[in-house]
Amino acid sequence: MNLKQLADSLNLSQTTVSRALNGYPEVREETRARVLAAAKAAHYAPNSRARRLATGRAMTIGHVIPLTGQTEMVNPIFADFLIGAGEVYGREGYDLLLSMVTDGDTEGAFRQLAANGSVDGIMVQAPQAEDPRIALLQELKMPFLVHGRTGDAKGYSWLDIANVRAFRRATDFLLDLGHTRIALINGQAGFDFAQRRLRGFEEALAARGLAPLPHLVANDAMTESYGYLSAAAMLDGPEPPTAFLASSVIIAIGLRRAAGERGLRLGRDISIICHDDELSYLNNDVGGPDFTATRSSIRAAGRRCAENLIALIHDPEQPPIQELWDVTLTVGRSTGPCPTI
Amino acid sequence: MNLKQLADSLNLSQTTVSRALNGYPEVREETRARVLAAAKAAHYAPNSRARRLATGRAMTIGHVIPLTGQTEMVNPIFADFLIGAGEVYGREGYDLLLSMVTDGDTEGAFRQLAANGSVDGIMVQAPQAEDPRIALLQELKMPFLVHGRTGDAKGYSWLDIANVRAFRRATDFLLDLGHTRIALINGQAGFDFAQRRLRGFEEALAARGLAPLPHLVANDAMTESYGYLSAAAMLDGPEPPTAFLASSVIIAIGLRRAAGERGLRLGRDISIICHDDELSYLNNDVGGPDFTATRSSIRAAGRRCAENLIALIHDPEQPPIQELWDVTLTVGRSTGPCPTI
DNA sequence: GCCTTTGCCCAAAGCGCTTTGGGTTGCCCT
DNA sequence: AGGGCAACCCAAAGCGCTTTGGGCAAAGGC
Repeated sequence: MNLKQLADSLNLSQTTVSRALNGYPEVREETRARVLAAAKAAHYAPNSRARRLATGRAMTIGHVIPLTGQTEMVNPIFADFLIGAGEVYGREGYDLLLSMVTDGDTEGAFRQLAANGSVDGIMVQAPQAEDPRIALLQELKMPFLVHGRTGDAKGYSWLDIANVRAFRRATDFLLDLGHTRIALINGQAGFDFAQRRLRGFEEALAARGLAPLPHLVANDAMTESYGYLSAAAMLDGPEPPTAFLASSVIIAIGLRRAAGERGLRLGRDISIICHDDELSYLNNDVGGPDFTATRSSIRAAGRRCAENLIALIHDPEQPPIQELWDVTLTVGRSTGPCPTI
Repeated sequence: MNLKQLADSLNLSQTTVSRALNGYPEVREETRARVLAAAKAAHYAPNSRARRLATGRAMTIGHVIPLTGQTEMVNPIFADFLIGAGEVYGREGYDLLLSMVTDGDTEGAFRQLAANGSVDGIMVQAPQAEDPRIALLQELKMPFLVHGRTGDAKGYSWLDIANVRAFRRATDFLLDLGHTRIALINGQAGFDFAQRRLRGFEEALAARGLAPLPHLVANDAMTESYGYLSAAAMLDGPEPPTAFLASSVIIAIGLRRAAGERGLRLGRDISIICHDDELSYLNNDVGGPDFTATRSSIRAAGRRCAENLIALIHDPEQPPIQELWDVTLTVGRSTGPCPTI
């Protein structure tokens, strides 16, 4: 069933039927009702390919996930963000086009999306400290929104959490408990968020005349085994930390495993504080929070990013939309005063 | 730059340029080379909306994720599967359309996708024991592939792991170690995979004249806190289990937390065996496997499912493609003989 | 009573591609 | 010389929708 057939069956023109379905005022309410009823009865839905060609809008937003080697962003964070964004897209009538890039040529993928007009906008996740994607998208005149930010963060739209503040606060919390040998188990060094978190960590230490201990700072993709291995190495090495700062709950789980194997009790023998993205399947808040954590829902961020990107698509001339979210610090059972030796 | 402009600039017809770009034989190789060079120089890419309208193919495959309340499938498993499938789609020139359904009306979403022709095929994940989606897709004459299976598993294409066999084997392994009070921390009862795993568990027990203990069987969405809470309740209750069988690594992590809090050492005081989907960020194989586990890569499954679905789209008349994957059992450090009391 | 406005509807022209159904050469064959 | 056949290329007809630019009544203004 297409528009022509529907129009014929109603003895109306395609124009009128199209207008009736799309809510234009030039059609009598009685006619509109008749059209809507017939469309429903016939299970008619306009062909999206034809509609998109005619309107020139793709009604689609692209997410590009790089899958290259070590940098692979295939972490749970991307999934929950996607869910949040997808909710909004669905509500607003947009499709979500997910594109995996295996050959490392993310820029090529962007060019392709722009050239063949298959998306109206692009969501950018996990920017590097210097990220070429932003300049490219500006050059392509493609609306985009960055989750995170990079460089001076001027001239484009983004949404980010206050990473520096969050990690300064978390570090302060540990310092207040008397810890001085604090380890930072961070994400990969190239990412902007990892650099900001390191800065927060450094600032808090500096304020008390301390500095990060090089052997207690680690950077890598945020997996459980990375958390486990770094903690194991640090705990078994000289000058072991009395507290850990972890960039994700996944890492913290690895830390907990290493601690457990060594008979160390969280919150007593060793302290852990982590950043919690409030992932759906890693709820940290059953019967009171387990890990002490700075928290910010990645899913909520996905929702908001989607809303902002759609606003940007509707009016590309508007000034950049920038949002900085503060995080909350929830005290759980994984932190306690520094044990006196 | 569109086809007409490109053709004009080359003093060729749109027909010839289109054929040159799409590899048809009616055009001289010299002409083809000239066209390709010009297209490249002009950064020309055919408009995908127009192409799709003209060819009648969407070159898109739909994944529909239900987000309704408890049944929400937002787990890490869906993400890794998506990655695997997306790799193949990209390679084969297909787009991945991801659709989140928040109002519970998955069937409506399917009807919509079919009616407006925005996808050529649909991937179905995590089927319920009786899943209406399959009959619906058959009725809609929409090519689809099920990851998992349901009912008698006849007449449609699917790819599944041998759940019954896997859990029978895992249970046997624990029985061989002398365990008899074994707990099963399963997924939600409605899912087909959960029912098959229960069956495998029951069969292994029955072969030794045993039966599942009702207070040692749990069903719920596979989160870490669910694992933690069920283990806590069972360990603190009467007749605590000496071994656990968990339907995912995430659950097993929750079990480990509960065990750790109670001072129980894995593989000595308590045994855990789980099913491991080989999630990228929960590598269970660093320095030898940690959890004893039945394993099967969900990402590889995603890849294979995508290949099979594309084959199905290319030839919808072919007989159903059905694949049953066996799993491997890897022995780790989380299992040991039943402690003699 | 005539002209303009308003309300409602239609025919037809795109959107940018693919594909059908020819045309036009030039070459070989009889 | 003329017919047949490749080899190349083109004009034009869709694909199914939206949207422009009217047209035709009935209603309102002088």
